[in-house]
Amino acid sequence: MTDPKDTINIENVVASTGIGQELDLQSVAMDLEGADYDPEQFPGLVYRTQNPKSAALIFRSGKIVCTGAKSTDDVHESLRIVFDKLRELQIQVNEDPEIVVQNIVTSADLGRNLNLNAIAIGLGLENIEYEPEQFPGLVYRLDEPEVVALLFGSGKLVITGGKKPKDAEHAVDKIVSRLEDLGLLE
Amino acid sequence: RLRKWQERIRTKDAGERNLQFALSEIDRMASSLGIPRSVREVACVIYRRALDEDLIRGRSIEGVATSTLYAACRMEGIPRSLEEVAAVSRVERKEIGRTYRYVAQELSLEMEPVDPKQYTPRFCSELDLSEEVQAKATEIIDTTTEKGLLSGKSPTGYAAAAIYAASLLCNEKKTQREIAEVAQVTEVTIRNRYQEQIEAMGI
DNA sequence: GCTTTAAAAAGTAAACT
DNA sequence: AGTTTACTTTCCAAAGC
Repeated sequence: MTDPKDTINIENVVASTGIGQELDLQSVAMDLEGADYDPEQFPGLVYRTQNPKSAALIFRSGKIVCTGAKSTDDVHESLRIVFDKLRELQIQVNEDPEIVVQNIVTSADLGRNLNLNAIAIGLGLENIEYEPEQFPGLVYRLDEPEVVALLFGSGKLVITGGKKPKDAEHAVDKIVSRLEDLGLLE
Repeated sequence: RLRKWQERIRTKDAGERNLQFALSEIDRMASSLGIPRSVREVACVIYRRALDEDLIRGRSIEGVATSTLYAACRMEGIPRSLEEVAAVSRVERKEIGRTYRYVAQELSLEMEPVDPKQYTPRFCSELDLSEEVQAKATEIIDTTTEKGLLSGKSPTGYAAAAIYAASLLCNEKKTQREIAEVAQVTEVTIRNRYQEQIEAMGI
Protein backbone atom coordinates (compact mmCIF):
# COMPACT_ATOMS: atom_id res chain seq x y z
CA MET A 1 0.00 0.00 0.00
CA THR A 2 1.24 3.47 -0.79
CA ASP A 3 2.01 5.53 2.25
CA PRO A 4 -0.51 8.38 2.45
CA LYS A 5 2.47 10.61 3.27
CA ASP A 6 3.71 10.08 -0.30
CA THR A 7 0.50 11.62 -1.63
CA ILE A 8 1.07 14.92 0.17
CA ASN A 9 1.15 17.91 -2.14
CA ILE A 10 1.74 21.52 -1.14
CA GLU A 11 -1.03 23.64 -2.67
CA ASN A 12 -0.39 27.06 -1.22
CA VAL A 13 2.20 28.80 0.94
CA VAL A 14 1.61 32.11 2.71
CA ALA A 15 4.61 34.12 3.88
CA SER A 16 5.29 37.58 5.23
CA THR A 17 8.31 39.84 4.92
CA GLY A 18 9.14 43.54 4.79
CA ILE A 19 11.59 45.96 3.21
CA GLY A 20 11.85 48.08 6.37
CA GLN A 21 10.86 51.21 4.57
CA GLU A 22 7.64 53.20 4.13
CA LEU A 23 6.16 53.25 0.65
CA ASP A 24 4.01 55.65 -1.29
CA LEU A 25 1.61 53.07 -2.68
CA GLN A 26 -0.07 55.60 -4.95
CA SER A 27 3.14 56.14 -6.93
CA VAL A 28 4.13 52.47 -6.76
CA ALA A 29 0.72 51.66 -8.27
CA MET A 30 1.39 54.15 -11.09
CA ASP A 31 4.84 52.76 -11.92
CA LEU A 32 4.31 49.06 -11.34
CA GLU A 33 2.70 47.37 -14.30
CA GLY A 34 -0.25 45.15 -13.42
CA ALA A 35 -0.58 46.47 -9.88
CA ASP A 36 -4.08 46.63 -8.37
CA TYR A 37 -4.53 49.27 -5.71
CA ASP A 38 -7.88 50.35 -4.29
CA PRO A 39 -7.28 51.80 -0.80
CA GLU A 40 -11.00 52.31 -0.27
CA GLN A 41 -11.49 48.56 -0.51
CA PHE A 42 -8.25 47.24 0.99
CA PRO A 43 -5.09 49.01 2.28
CA GLY A 44 -2.72 46.69 0.42
CA LEU A 45 -1.55 46.90 -3.19
CA VAL A 46 -1.88 43.63 -5.10
CA TYR A 47 0.94 42.56 -7.40
CA ARG A 48 0.87 39.21 -9.21
CA THR A 49 3.96 37.31 -10.39
CA GLN A 50 3.69 34.82 -13.27
CA ASN A 51 6.69 32.51 -12.77
CA PRO A 52 6.25 31.21 -10.18
CA LYS A 53 2.59 32.21 -9.88
CA SER A 54 1.76 34.15 -6.73
CA ALA A 55 0.05 37.26 -5.43
CA ALA A 56 1.91 39.76 -3.26
CA LEU A 57 0.12 42.23 -1.01
CA ILE A 58 2.32 45.30 -0.52
CA PHE A 59 1.54 47.69 2.33
CA ARG A 60 2.34 51.34 3.08
CA SER A 61 4.52 50.19 6.01
CA GLY A 62 6.76 48.27 3.63
CA LYS A 63 5.47 44.92 4.89
CA ILE A 64 4.62 42.35 2.26
CA VAL A 65 2.48 39.19 2.24
CA CYS A 66 2.93 36.60 -0.49
CA THR A 67 0.29 33.93 -1.21
CA GLY A 68 -0.38 31.32 -3.84
CA ALA A 69 3.09 29.79 -4.16
CA LYS A 70 3.31 26.00 -4.50
CA SER A 71 6.45 25.55 -2.37
CA THR A 72 8.62 27.42 0.11
CA ASP A 73 11.23 27.79 -2.66
CA ASP A 74 8.60 29.38 -4.89
CA VAL A 75 7.69 31.89 -2.17
CA HIS A 76 11.32 32.97 -1.99
CA GLU A 77 11.57 33.14 -5.77
CA SER A 78 8.33 35.15 -6.05
CA LEU A 79 9.44 37.60 -3.40
CA ARG A 80 12.86 37.94 -5.06
CA ILE A 81 10.98 39.06 -8.19
CA VAL A 82 8.92 41.53 -6.14
CA PHE A 83 12.05 42.94 -4.48
CA ASP A 84 13.72 43.39 -7.89
CA LYS A 85 10.63 45.17 -9.26
CA LEU A 86 10.73 47.58 -6.32
CA ARG A 87 14.45 48.18 -6.86
CA GLU A 88 13.66 49.08 -10.48
CA LEU A 89 11.46 51.83 -9.04
CA GLN A 90 14.50 53.20 -7.19
CA ILE A 91 13.27 51.82 -3.87
CA GLN A 92 15.97 50.58 -1.49
CA VAL A 93 15.58 46.88 -0.67
CA ASN A 94 18.17 44.89 1.28
CA GLU A 95 19.85 41.83 -0.29
CA ASP A 96 17.63 39.29 1.42
CA PRO A 97 14.97 40.50 3.82
CA GLU A 98 13.75 37.87 6.30
CA ILE A 99 10.86 35.82 4.96
CA VAL A 100 8.58 34.03 7.45
CA VAL A 101 6.29 31.22 6.30
CA GLN A 102 2.96 31.77 8.05
CA ASN A 103 0.77 29.02 6.66
CA ILE A 104 1.06 25.99 4.38
CA VAL A 105 -1.96 24.34 2.75
CA THR A 106 -1.51 20.73 1.62
CA SER A 107 -3.70 18.05 0.11
CA ALA A 108 -3.29 14.29 0.55
CA ASP A 109 -5.12 11.02 -0.10
CA LEU A 110 -5.71 8.22 2.39
CA GLY A 111 -6.57 5.90 -0.48
CA ARG A 112 -9.85 4.58 0.96
CA ASN A 113 -13.33 5.95 1.39
CA LEU A 114 -14.21 7.30 4.79
CA ASN A 115 -17.40 6.98 6.82
CA LEU A 116 -17.50 10.55 8.10
CA ASN A 117 -20.49 9.89 10.35
CA ALA A 118 -18.61 7.13 12.16
CA ILE A 119 -15.48 9.28 12.40
CA ALA A 120 -17.41 12.23 13.83
CA ILE A 121 -18.82 10.05 16.60
CA GLY A 122 -15.74 7.85 17.00
CA LEU A 123 -13.17 10.62 17.30
CA GLY A 124 -15.47 12.35 19.76
CA LEU A 125 -17.69 15.31 19.04
CA GLU A 126 -15.37 17.60 21.02
CA ASN A 127 -12.56 18.23 18.50
CA ILE A 128 -14.69 17.51 15.46
CA GLU A 129 -17.06 19.58 13.45
CA TYR A 130 -19.05 17.78 10.77
CA GLU A 131 -22.05 19.56 9.31
CA PRO A 132 -22.69 18.08 5.84
CA GLU A 133 -25.60 20.44 5.37
CA GLN A 134 -23.11 23.30 5.41
CA PHE A 135 -19.90 21.75 4.06
CA PRO A 136 -19.04 18.19 2.88
CA GLY A 137 -15.76 18.03 4.79
CA LEU A 138 -15.24 16.97 8.39
CA VAL A 139 -13.16 19.53 10.32
CA TYR A 140 -10.58 17.97 12.63
CA ARG A 141 -8.43 20.22 14.81
CA LEU A 142 -5.15 18.60 15.89
CA ASP A 143 -3.15 19.72 18.93
CA GLU A 144 0.19 18.31 17.80
CA PRO A 145 1.03 19.45 15.25
CA GLU A 146 -1.27 22.43 15.60
CA VAL A 147 -3.07 22.21 12.27
CA VAL A 148 -6.60 21.80 10.97
CA ALA A 149 -7.50 18.90 8.70
CA LEU A 150 -10.53 18.65 6.44
CA LEU A 151 -11.46 15.01 5.78
CA PHE A 152 -13.69 14.02 2.87
CA GLY A 153 -15.74 10.94 2.08
CA SER A 154 -13.39 10.09 -0.80
CA GLY A 155 -10.46 9.76 1.59
CA LYS A 156 -8.87 12.95 0.29
CA LEU A 157 -7.89 15.55 2.84
CA VAL A 158 -6.66 19.11 3.19
CA ILE A 159 -4.29 20.17 5.95
CA THR A 160 -3.86 23.82 6.75
CA GLY A 161 -2.44 25.99 9.50
CA GLY A 162 1.03 24.42 9.45
CA LYS A 163 4.24 26.48 9.35
CA LYS A 164 6.54 23.85 7.86
CA PRO A 165 6.10 21.01 5.35
CA LYS A 166 6.82 18.43 8.08
CA ASP A 167 3.68 19.50 9.96
CA ALA A 168 1.51 17.99 7.24
CA GLU A 169 3.44 14.69 7.36
CA HIS A 170 3.05 14.43 11.11
CA ALA A 171 -0.63 15.30 10.84
CA VAL A 172 -1.23 12.59 8.23
CA ASP A 173 0.54 10.02 10.43
CA LYS A 174 -1.57 10.96 13.42
CA ILE A 175 -4.81 10.90 11.47
CA VAL A 176 -4.00 7.51 9.96
CA SER A 177 -3.07 5.96 13.30
CA ARG A 178 -6.10 7.39 15.05
CA LEU A 179 -8.46 6.13 12.38
CA GLU A 180 -6.75 2.73 12.46
CA ASP A 181 -7.09 2.52 16.24
CA LEU A 182 -10.80 3.10 15.88
CA GLY A 183 -11.04 0.59 13.05
CA LEU A 184 -12.38 3.30 10.78
CA LEU A 185 -9.71 2.92 8.11
CA GLU A 186 -10.19 -0.37 6.34
CA ARG B 1 -23.10 55.39 43.80
CA LEU B 2 -26.63 56.15 42.76
CA ARG B 3 -25.52 56.40 39.16
CA LYS B 4 -23.91 52.96 39.27
CA TRP B 5 -27.06 51.53 40.77
CA GLN B 6 -29.22 53.10 38.09
CA GLU B 7 -26.90 51.80 35.44
CA ARG B 8 -27.13 48.30 36.81
CA ILE B 9 -30.90 48.49 36.77
CA ARG B 10 -30.83 49.89 33.28
CA THR B 11 -28.61 47.07 31.98
CA LYS B 12 -30.64 44.50 33.86
CA ASP B 13 -33.83 45.89 32.36
CA ALA B 14 -32.26 45.96 28.92
CA GLY B 15 -31.07 42.39 29.34
CA GLU B 16 -34.51 41.36 30.50
CA ARG B 17 -36.13 43.05 27.52
CA ASN B 18 -33.62 41.40 25.16
CA LEU B 19 -34.34 38.00 26.67
CA GLN B 20 -38.08 38.53 26.30
CA PHE B 21 -37.55 39.55 22.69
CA ALA B 22 -35.43 36.47 21.97
CA LEU B 23 -37.94 34.12 23.55
CA SER B 24 -40.83 35.68 21.68
CA GLU B 25 -38.88 35.40 18.43
CA ILE B 26 -38.23 31.72 19.09
CA ASP B 27 -41.94 31.32 19.68
CA ARG B 28 -42.90 33.20 16.54
CA MET B 29 -40.50 31.21 14.31
CA ALA B 30 -41.49 27.90 15.91
CA SER B 31 -45.17 28.65 15.36
CA SER B 32 -44.76 29.40 11.68
CA LEU B 33 -42.73 26.21 11.25
CA GLY B 34 -45.25 24.13 13.19
CA ILE B 35 -42.72 23.10 15.81
CA PRO B 36 -44.18 21.60 19.02
CA ARG B 37 -44.08 23.51 22.31
CA SER B 38 -41.74 21.01 23.95
CA VAL B 39 -39.11 21.77 21.32
CA ARG B 40 -39.57 25.54 21.75
CA GLU B 41 -38.88 25.08 25.42
CA VAL B 42 -35.66 23.22 24.65
CA ALA B 43 -34.67 26.12 22.39
CA CYS B 44 -35.39 28.61 25.17
CA VAL B 45 -33.28 26.62 27.62
CA ILE B 46 -30.34 26.62 25.16
CA TYR B 47 -30.79 30.35 24.60
CA ARG B 48 -30.65 31.04 28.35
CA ARG B 49 -27.49 28.92 28.60
CA ALA B 50 -25.93 30.88 25.74
CA LEU B 51 -26.87 34.09 27.55
CA ASP B 52 -25.36 32.85 30.84
CA GLU B 53 -22.14 31.91 29.04
CA ASP B 54 -22.04 35.34 27.44
CA LEU B 55 -22.15 33.97 23.91
CA ILE B 56 -24.45 36.67 22.57
CA ARG B 57 -21.81 39.42 22.61
CA GLY B 58 -20.87 40.46 19.10
CA ARG B 59 -23.77 38.51 17.62
CA SER B 60 -27.36 39.38 16.84
CA ILE B 61 -30.05 38.25 19.26
CA GLU B 62 -32.12 37.06 16.34
CA GLY B 63 -29.20 35.03 15.00
CA VAL B 64 -28.64 33.25 18.29
CA ALA B 65 -32.37 32.72 18.77
CA THR B 66 -32.69 31.14 15.31
CA SER B 67 -29.62 28.90 15.81
CA THR B 68 -30.97 27.79 19.12
CA LEU B 69 -34.27 26.75 17.53
CA TYR B 70 -32.37 24.93 14.77
CA ALA B 71 -30.30 23.07 17.40
CA ALA B 72 -33.36 22.21 19.51
CA CYS B 73 -35.15 20.64 16.52
CA ARG B 74 -32.11 18.45 15.85
CA MET B 75 -31.79 17.46 19.49
CA GLU B 76 -35.43 16.44 19.58
CA GLY B 77 -35.13 14.36 16.42
CA ILE B 78 -37.36 16.55 14.25
CA PRO B 79 -34.77 18.61 12.33
CA ARG B 80 -35.58 21.64 10.21
CA SER B 81 -32.97 22.50 7.58
CA LEU B 82 -31.10 25.80 7.69
CA GLU B 83 -33.07 26.74 4.55
CA GLU B 84 -36.31 26.23 6.42
CA VAL B 85 -35.39 28.18 9.55
CA ALA B 86 -33.84 30.94 7.44
CA ALA B 87 -37.21 31.34 5.68
CA VAL B 88 -38.86 32.51 8.92
CA SER B 89 -35.85 34.35 10.36
CA ARG B 90 -34.59 37.78 9.46
CA VAL B 91 -31.04 36.42 9.63
CA GLU B 92 -29.52 34.86 6.54
CA ARG B 93 -28.73 31.16 6.29
CA LYS B 94 -24.97 31.55 6.40
CA GLU B 95 -25.13 33.55 9.64
CA ILE B 96 -27.47 31.02 11.25
CA GLY B 97 -25.12 28.16 10.34
CA ARG B 98 -22.08 29.97 11.71
CA THR B 99 -23.83 30.96 14.93
CA TYR B 100 -25.19 27.45 15.40
CA ARG B 101 -21.68 25.99 15.06
CA TYR B 102 -20.31 28.49 17.55
CA VAL B 103 -23.08 27.94 20.12
CA ALA B 104 -22.93 24.14 19.76
CA GLN B 105 -19.15 24.23 20.28
CA GLU B 106 -19.21 26.60 23.26
CA LEU B 107 -22.05 24.84 25.05
CA SER B 108 -20.64 21.37 24.20
CA LEU B 109 -23.97 20.35 22.74
CA GLU B 110 -22.16 17.42 21.04
CA MET B 111 -24.66 17.24 18.23
CA GLU B 112 -24.60 14.14 16.08
CA PRO B 113 -24.98 14.52 12.32
CA VAL B 114 -28.59 14.67 11.12
CA ASP B 115 -29.95 11.33 9.90
CA PRO B 116 -31.77 11.80 6.55
CA LYS B 117 -34.46 9.39 7.81
CA GLN B 118 -35.59 12.06 10.27
CA TYR B 119 -36.91 14.09 7.34
CA THR B 120 -38.93 11.34 5.63
CA PRO B 121 -42.12 11.38 7.77
CA ARG B 122 -42.57 15.14 7.42
CA PHE B 123 -41.62 15.34 3.73
CA CYS B 124 -43.79 12.33 2.80
CA SER B 125 -46.71 13.76 4.71
CA GLU B 126 -46.37 17.14 2.99
CA LEU B 127 -46.32 15.30 -0.33
CA ASP B 128 -49.36 13.15 0.56
CA LEU B 129 -47.36 9.97 0.11
CA SER B 130 -48.34 6.67 1.74
CA GLU B 131 -46.71 4.84 4.63
CA GLU B 132 -45.49 2.36 2.05
CA VAL B 133 -43.47 5.01 0.24
CA GLN B 134 -42.11 6.28 3.53
CA ALA B 135 -41.02 2.77 4.52
CA LYS B 136 -39.39 2.24 1.13
CA ALA B 137 -37.55 5.54 1.36
CA THR B 138 -36.30 4.60 4.81
CA GLU B 139 -35.07 1.29 3.45
CA ILE B 140 -33.25 3.02 0.60
CA ILE B 141 -31.57 5.41 3.02
CA ASP B 142 -30.45 2.59 5.32
CA THR B 143 -29.14 0.37 2.54
CA THR B 144 -27.27 3.07 0.65
CA THR B 145 -25.84 4.54 3.85
CA GLU B 146 -24.40 1.14 4.74
CA LYS B 147 -22.70 1.15 1.35
CA GLY B 148 -21.01 4.42 2.24
CA LEU B 149 -22.97 6.81 0.05
CA LEU B 150 -23.93 9.29 2.78
CA SER B 151 -20.52 10.78 3.68
CA GLY B 152 -20.44 14.51 2.93
CA LYS B 153 -23.94 14.66 1.49
CA SER B 154 -26.65 17.01 2.65
CA PRO B 155 -29.30 15.08 4.66
CA THR B 156 -32.21 16.89 2.97
CA GLY B 157 -31.00 16.14 -0.55
CA TYR B 158 -30.32 12.55 0.42
CA ALA B 159 -33.82 12.12 1.88
CA ALA B 160 -35.40 13.88 -1.11
CA ALA B 161 -33.72 11.51 -3.58
CA ALA B 162 -34.74 8.43 -1.58
CA ILE B 163 -38.35 9.66 -1.47
CA TYR B 164 -38.28 10.28 -5.22
CA ALA B 165 -36.98 6.75 -5.85
CA ALA B 166 -39.49 5.26 -3.42
CA SER B 167 -42.39 7.12 -5.01
CA LEU B 168 -41.44 5.63 -8.40
CA LEU B 169 -41.06 2.12 -6.99
CA CYS B 170 -44.44 2.28 -5.25
CA ASN B 171 -46.29 3.74 -8.25
CA GLU B 172 -47.08 6.96 -6.44
CA LYS B 173 -44.80 9.11 -8.52
CA LYS B 174 -44.12 12.67 -7.50
CA THR B 175 -42.10 14.89 -9.81
CA GLN B 176 -38.59 15.98 -8.88
CA ARG B 177 -39.96 19.50 -8.82
CA GLU B 178 -42.62 18.70 -6.22
CA ILE B 179 -40.13 16.96 -3.95
CA ALA B 180 -37.49 19.65 -4.44
CA GLU B 181 -40.03 22.26 -3.32
CA VAL B 182 -40.85 20.44 -0.09
CA ALA B 183 -37.24 19.49 0.74
CA GLN B 184 -35.87 22.91 -0.26
CA VAL B 185 -33.18 21.46 -2.53
CA THR B 186 -32.71 21.70 -6.30
CA GLU B 187 -33.85 19.13 -8.85
CA VAL B 188 -30.21 18.70 -9.90
CA THR B 189 -29.32 17.53 -6.41
CA ILE B 190 -32.21 15.05 -6.39
CA ARG B 191 -31.10 13.68 -9.77
CA ASN B 192 -27.49 13.29 -8.64
CA ARG B 193 -28.33 11.54 -5.36
CA TYR B 194 -31.08 9.45 -7.02
CA GLN B 195 -28.69 8.07 -9.65
CA GLU B 196 -26.18 6.98 -7.01
CA GLN B 197 -28.83 5.47 -4.78
CA ILE B 198 -30.59 3.36 -7.40
CA GLU B 199 -27.25 2.12 -8.65
CA ALA B 200 -26.22 1.08 -5.14
CA MET B 201 -29.62 -0.55 -4.62
CA GLY B 202 -29.15 -2.49 -7.86
CA ILE B 203 -32.37 -1.15 -9.36
C1' DG C 1 -15.55 41.55 13.51
C1' DC C 2 -14.85 43.03 8.28
C1' DT C 3 -12.22 44.10 4.02
C1' DT C 4 -8.16 41.14 0.13
C1' DT C 5 -5.00 37.26 -1.57
C1' DA C 6 -4.24 32.11 -2.65
C1' DA C 7 -5.23 27.04 -2.76
C1' DA C 8 -7.25 22.25 -2.23
C1' DA C 9 -11.14 19.15 -1.06
C1' DA C 10 -16.67 17.87 -2.65
C1' DG C 11 -21.36 19.31 -2.38
C1' DT C 12 -24.92 22.36 -3.73
C1' DA C 13 -27.21 26.38 -6.10
C1' DA C 14 -28.26 29.41 -9.97
C1' DA C 15 -28.29 30.10 -14.56
C1' DC C 16 -27.95 28.23 -19.10
C1' DT C 17 -27.96 25.13 -23.11
C1' DA D 1 -31.40 16.38 -18.26
C1' DG D 2 -26.79 17.95 -17.95
C1' DT D 3 -23.13 21.73 -17.85
C1' DT D 4 -20.70 25.93 -16.14
C1' DT D 5 -19.66 29.05 -12.79
C1' DA D 6 -19.68 30.42 -8.19
C1' DC D 7 -20.09 29.85 -3.57
C1' DT D 8 -19.65 27.01 1.13
C1' DT D 9 -15.27 25.32 4.86
C1' DT D 10 -10.25 25.45 6.87
C1' DC D 11 -5.51 28.59 7.53
C1' DC D 12 -2.52 33.02 7.78
C1' DA D 13 -0.26 37.60 7.39
C1' DA D 14 -0.85 42.54 6.34
C1' DA D 15 -3.55 48.03 7.77
C1' DG D 16 -7.57 50.20 8.74
C1' DC D 17 -12.29 50.76 9.73
